[in-house]
Amino acid sequence: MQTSPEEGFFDEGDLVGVLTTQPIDRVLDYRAPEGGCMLGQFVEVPLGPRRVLGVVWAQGRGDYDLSKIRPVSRVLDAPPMTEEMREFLERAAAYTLTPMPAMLRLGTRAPGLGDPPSMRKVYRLGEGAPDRMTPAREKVLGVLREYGGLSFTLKELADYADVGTSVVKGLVKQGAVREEDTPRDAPYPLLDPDLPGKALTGDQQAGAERLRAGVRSGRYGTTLLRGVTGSGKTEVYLEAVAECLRQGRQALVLLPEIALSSEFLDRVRTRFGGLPAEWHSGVTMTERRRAWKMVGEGQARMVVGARSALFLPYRDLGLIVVDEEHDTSYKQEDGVLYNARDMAVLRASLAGAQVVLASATPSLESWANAEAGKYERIDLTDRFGPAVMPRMRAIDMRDEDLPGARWISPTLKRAVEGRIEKGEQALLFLNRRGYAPVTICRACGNQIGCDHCDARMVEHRFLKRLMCHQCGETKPIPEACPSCEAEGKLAPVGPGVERLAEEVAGVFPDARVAILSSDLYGTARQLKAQIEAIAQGGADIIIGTQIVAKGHNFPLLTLVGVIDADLGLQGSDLRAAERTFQLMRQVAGRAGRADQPGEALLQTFQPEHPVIRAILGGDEEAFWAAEAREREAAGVPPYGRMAGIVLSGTDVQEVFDLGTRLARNDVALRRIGAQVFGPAPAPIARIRGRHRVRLLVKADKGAPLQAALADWAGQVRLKGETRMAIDIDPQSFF
DNA sequence: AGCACGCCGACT
DNA sequence: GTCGGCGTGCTC
Repeated sequence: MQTSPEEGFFDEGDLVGVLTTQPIDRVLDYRAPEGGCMLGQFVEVPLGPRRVLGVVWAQGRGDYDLSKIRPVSRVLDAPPMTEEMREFLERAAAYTLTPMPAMLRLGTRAPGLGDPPSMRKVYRLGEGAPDRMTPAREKVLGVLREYGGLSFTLKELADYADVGTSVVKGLVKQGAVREEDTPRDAPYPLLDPDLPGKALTGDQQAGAERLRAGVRSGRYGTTLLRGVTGSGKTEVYLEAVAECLRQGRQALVLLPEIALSSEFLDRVRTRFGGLPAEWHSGVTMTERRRAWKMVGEGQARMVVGARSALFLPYRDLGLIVVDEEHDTSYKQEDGVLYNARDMAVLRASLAGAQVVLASATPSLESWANAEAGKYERIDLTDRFGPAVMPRMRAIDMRDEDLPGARWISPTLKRAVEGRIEKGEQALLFLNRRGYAPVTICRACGNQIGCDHCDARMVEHRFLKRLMCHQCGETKPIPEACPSCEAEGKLAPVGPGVERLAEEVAGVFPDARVAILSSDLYGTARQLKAQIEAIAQGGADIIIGTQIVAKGHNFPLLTLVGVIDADLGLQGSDLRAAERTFQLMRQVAGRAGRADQPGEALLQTFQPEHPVIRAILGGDEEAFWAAEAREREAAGVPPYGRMAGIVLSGTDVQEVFDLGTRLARNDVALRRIGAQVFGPAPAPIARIRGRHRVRLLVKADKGAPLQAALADWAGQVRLKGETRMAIDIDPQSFF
């Protein structure tokens, strides 16, 4: 048996180790097929009665009954997985304690992987002339003459010309239209990095040059790019993308909120003269297959996507931009638990790529890494043009005369009126969807909760239903209290955006009001259209949840009123302060982008709270430094390591007992000086009928946490439908 | 993940 | 007797 592992080629009959996407956490031995196979190649292998997808992962180990070893069924027609990608998946699996097959599934989420390149028919103008001209035929030929460079499928062409497909086929028969076979997956347009970009100011120019130099180095490095809204962060990092394209390497831009990427795509097209590949949940199967394939062939040079775009099969990744790097949606919370920001740094370090973490309000982790010198840091201070950060002021709600079930203070009301009179826009920000967060019975005090979760149902008057924001379950609003059966005693408590809209309609009867909430629009397209209409002056008052905080421009907006700045400060979550700070800063940053000076008013019952004072004072460095000191003293991330363990099952007692058993048998953890806390009910103790119990493990920064956790968790055998999820670096820790 | 094997309770 | 519940183990 001759193998040449140094070349990664296996001759027919050689033993190869194949990693499959089946949940068998082991590399299985197979025989290389006829014609041999390469390390990294995608293959189909027999497993029991089935054939499953796998990747040639290593040389065979030969420790399995040789007579049972079967040959690889076939080698798929796709470029082999690079060594960098394999290394990335292994390191990511080790870090997040994820079994390798689950990790591989993340990297093979492409429909029709390995299918032979399929062809499709496209239609162009032909040489011949039709025997007889008809209006329908004229329309088809007109479309082809006008858009001659494009290739239409049969249906597209017929639809465009507004005729039936038979008309096109008739023209084909006569040679007036030519039918051609082309590969189904067309390459992406070439992007031109040398088109003139937006003119950059001195600050931006210097930042862009530093990022370009990083990309030119061809080595790994991470830069925290800090800049307030409107400071030109995007323009600056697009220059890094441009340099990456010039180097002939691939660039990835990760975005948190895909609803907003259409605006981003427009900017990419303006800068590079073409659209990048897109990768997110809204992308169709066809487009997904095309993107995966083109990325793997190195033909897609720029990818814009959500966190899972990190697992595409890049040939030569030179740059990863993580925009809004502090955004919590980068943390995958179900299935494989990973933080895309951290995994981006890992992948870049293996690929010899640069990372740009862009944010107006960085996560404390990134801030601390920059402080420690692990990351470079670039600060953009000027906003574009004459606009400046808004003036920020607290409205002390203790001094405001406000009746119950009203949330717009007289001070805020006067401010809004002043803006409307001048033809400007005001935004009222309330981070609560629906009508009222709580429905309470005035007879017995019962709060209506979800039947499957330990969460209260939120009234959505728009939908005329109660909804659980945990599991999405809805039910009609009952007439009588489900607990004491008193009729007509159920009352909404607290405000949601829908209820705020009701109040606004009463307080400002003549104003045009728009609500922006993620649940009021069916599609991202509708939402985008609505945002666009508002931005152009289609409303005087905008009522919005946190989707307005995420980077859209409202040039006429000059006043932001934060209805409840205290929301989010309560609770014992250590990150609450950080999140509130980020959110308030982002929302305030919506005001005054054009040449109008902006103003932000924060309604609060605790204006002396350190976080509120930090927001008002605008001294971000002081805020980060204070937060850092507190975290350091508590020994929590980023100054210590943590892991959350969530046990779940249908039987509360069983789940709790398992938690207690784990907590008691903590030898493996004590060996590395780690402590275990709990079990305690998880933040939401019941979801979809499953009871959840949580343990927290805390260790010193340098401790080998994963290895200890694996030993520790490995001592219990899960039976039945009990589940255990280990979350390294959990988002919330208390 | 599937799928077979196998060991107990309830039925024609 | 044997049908079928789903706990356990195996797949190169």
